[in-house]
Formats: sequence, C-alpha cells, structure tokens
Amino acid sequence: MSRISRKTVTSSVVDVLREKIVSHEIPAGAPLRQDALAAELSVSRIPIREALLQLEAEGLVEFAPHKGAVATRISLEEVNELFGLRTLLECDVLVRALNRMTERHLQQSQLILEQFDQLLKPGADLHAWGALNWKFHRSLYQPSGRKRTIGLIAQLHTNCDRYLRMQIQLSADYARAEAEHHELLRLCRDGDKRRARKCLREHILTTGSELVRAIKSIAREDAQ
Amino acid sequence: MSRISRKTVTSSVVDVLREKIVSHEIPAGAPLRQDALAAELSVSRIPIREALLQLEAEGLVEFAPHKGAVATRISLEEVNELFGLRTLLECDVLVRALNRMTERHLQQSQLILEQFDQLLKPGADLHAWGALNWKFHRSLYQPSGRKRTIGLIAQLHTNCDRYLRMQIQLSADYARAEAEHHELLRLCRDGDKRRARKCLREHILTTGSELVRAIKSIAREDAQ
DNA sequence: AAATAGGATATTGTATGCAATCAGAAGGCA
DNA sequence: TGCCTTCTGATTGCATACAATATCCTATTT
Repeated sequence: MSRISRKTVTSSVVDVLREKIVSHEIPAGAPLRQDALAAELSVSRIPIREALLQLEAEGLVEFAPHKGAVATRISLEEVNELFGLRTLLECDVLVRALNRMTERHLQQSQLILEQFDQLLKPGADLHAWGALNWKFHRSLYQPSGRKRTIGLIAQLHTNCDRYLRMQIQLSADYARAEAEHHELLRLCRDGDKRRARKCLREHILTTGSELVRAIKSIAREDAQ
Repeated sequence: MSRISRKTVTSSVVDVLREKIVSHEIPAGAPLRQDALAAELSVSRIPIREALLQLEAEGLVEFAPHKGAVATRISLEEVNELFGLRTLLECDVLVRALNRMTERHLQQSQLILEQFDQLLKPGADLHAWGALNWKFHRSLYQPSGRKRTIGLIAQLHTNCDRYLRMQIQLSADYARAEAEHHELLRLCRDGDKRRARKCLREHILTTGSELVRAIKSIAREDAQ
C-alpha cells in the first residue's frame, strides 16, 4: 500500500484551488468568495476557509480579516526575489546532496529526465511540465536530507510555476531547460561540485530573468 | 492610529498557542486536543482548528488527518538545518540591505540595541529577549526590501527561539550575543560588507552550535 | 495464552445557522 | 454641491450540531 490515507475534503479543495490559481484560471487579484467557491465545489464554507488558510501560507492567497481572500498579485520585484531565493537555497542544498549522492540516486534522476521527452510534442501541458520539473530538482536535493529546506523550495517552485505560466512558453525555453538538466545531471555524476553549483545557479537565474523580460514586454504591449 | 484593526478570535488563539509552544508550556510532542483547547480558551473548535493550521505553516505543529495536531518534536539535525537556513538567508539579505542602508536605518537599529541593556538584569525574560533580538535583526534587513525573505527569516527565528529556550540561558550567552550585535552594527555603519557578513555568519552559527552542544549535554544527563 | 473481530468511546471533519463586520447607497444638513 | 450619518445587502467569523474516523477495550476463538 502506498496511500490509502483518507483524503479529507479540505485537502482536495486545497489541490483544486492551488491548480486554479497557478494556472491563472483564477487570475491574480481576483477575490475568492467563500460562498461562491463552496457552491461551485459542493461543500460547505469550512473546508473552503481552511483551504484558503493553507494557500495563504503557500503565498498564493492573501487573507484580510472580514474582507476575504484574494489571489496574490505579484510584482516584478517579487519575481526577482523568488528566483533569488531559489538560487540561494537550491545551490546550497545541491552541494550538500552531492556529498551523499549514490549511483542509485543518480539513476532515479536520470529516469525522471527521460520522462521529459514525452512532454515535448504536445508542447503545452504546462501543469505536467511543472510537476516533472520539480520532481527532477527534488530528486537531486533529496540525498541532502534537508527536509525543511526542500519543503521551502517546493513552495517557491509552485510560486515560480505560477508566473512561468504567464508567458506562452516557447518550445525553445523547454529545450533549453532540458539541455541544462542533462548538463546538470552529468556534472553531478562527475561529482564536480563547483561546476554543478554554477550550472544550477545559471539554470535558475536565466529562467528568472527570461521570465522578467517576457513579463516586461507583455506589460509594454498592454501599455500601448 | 497604528492598529485598531479588529482582532479576530483566530488570530488571538494563534498568538496564545504560539507563545505556549515556544515557551514549552506546551512541550514538544504533546498532542493538541481541539476540545480541550477550545474549553480552556472559551471559544469553539473552529478558531482552534484554524489557528492550528496557521501554526502548522509556521512549523510549530504537525497535523495528521483524523488524528490531530502535535507540537512538533525536532531533532538535532533539524536544529542544525534551521540555523543553517538562517545563516544562508540572513547573510544574503544583509548584504543587499547594506547597499541601501541610510543613517536613519542605522540610528533605528542603534536604538533597538540600547533597549537590550534593560533586559540584562532580570536575566530570565526570554520572551522579551527573543522578540527584541528579532526586532534588531529585522531592522538590519529591512532596507533590502525583500519582504518575502524577511518573512521566511521571521519564521525561522520563532522556531530557533523555541529551541534556544530549552537551555537555561546563561547570562554569558546574552552578553556574547549583545557584544556581537554591537560589532555587527559597527561594521554596517562602516559599510564593510564582507566583514559584516562574516560577523553575522559567525553570530548565527556559533549560537546554533552552542545550542546543539547544550542539548546534547542535556540528553546525556537524561540518559544516565 | 495469543490473536483476531467487534463494538464502545474519544476525537476529528464538515454542515448549518446566527452574529459581527464591511461596502455602498440613500438621505439629511450646512 | 459637498460632507456626514444611517440604513441595507453582502460577506465573513464563529458557535453549535452532526457525521466520519480512529483508538482502545473486551469477548471469542484457536
């Protein structure tokens, strides 16, 4: 058995709402009315409220007493901060992981990487891509044993995902990411800490600045 | 006006429970029965549940579906991780803050530092000490403008506080911390990024390893 | 006696209903 | 007109009540 664990209504609601927000089905800034959501999902307002609290902790929602919840609206500055945090935490945890990484770990990462190939043809299943991307990164960090750090990084990833999905991802971006993943894994296999770290750093930072650039150009179009 | 904002019952419960956990009035590993807490605080279980969810996000509580919440029990490894995270995040944000720090900022930090003197005589108000300590650190980081990072660090501080309060703090520890604070502020005033960073790094790491050492010796006594 | 099944009790999860609060419109007054 | 008050509808916050689940004890069987 892996997971017979009874799913609570609240946790389902969390999953549904998270996906709606990350996919922009619920756009940034949109108010989240408890009654409306409850009716839509056919549950009472209690699990909705509890779900919103959890999403607030994840940074996807802002809760104002007596006013309600709103899907967080993020600035370019904050996008920068998010990717900066990822760089900091992920590079640190990667180096720690490299000290304990075994052949078994490497094989698992390799396996995940191979699953990316199947995603390139439809070219648009962003949800699957984000999930797989996180799975790969996590597999590299797991040997570090730093659960708390990995948990934080997980949250940062969902937040970054949300903004990555703002731009119509070009297949060029996917291709670049995948190439960098392969490069990264190779360096890990070689045990070259310094280069692996640098590769990861650039992987994250370039993604971030690409995103910022894309958002800026969108904003410029809107302004016209 | 600074804060007329109507306090919701849930938020009060969060504050009460947080303090109880951090102060070990609720010891690590203790189950948190919703009914019992509700009766004790004369509220219904709803705000209790919502408070527990928030505390889970802060890392003070673990929630298991249908089983209830428990005050998190932390291992030495995790203490290490906590202080490691603090080092990483705080050093980064400090350097960023130094680039924008003005005389006004420095004065405010100085002011907070002076309040420490009044705490040294009673020698035991750990709550006030922790709060003031965070206030000082935060004042140094604020100019960076990195709200999200500072929020994360805030959480790490409450978690660290919780474990710092495990050992009967010797006044030697307070004195050392205060000396380091003064040194740190001086380096910030000089704008010496490299040294300030190093000072902060050691400030956090030595506190962490002192704590680990103290906990180990307690554990050793218990074992006898 | 050990192991298992069944049920009683404790505890959590969710729905419903009412009270408190907020936002905006209507109306009075300078 | 412009500003303040008061009211009304919408929405959230909290309490109570019920349903679902887990835990522990007992009885029964081998």
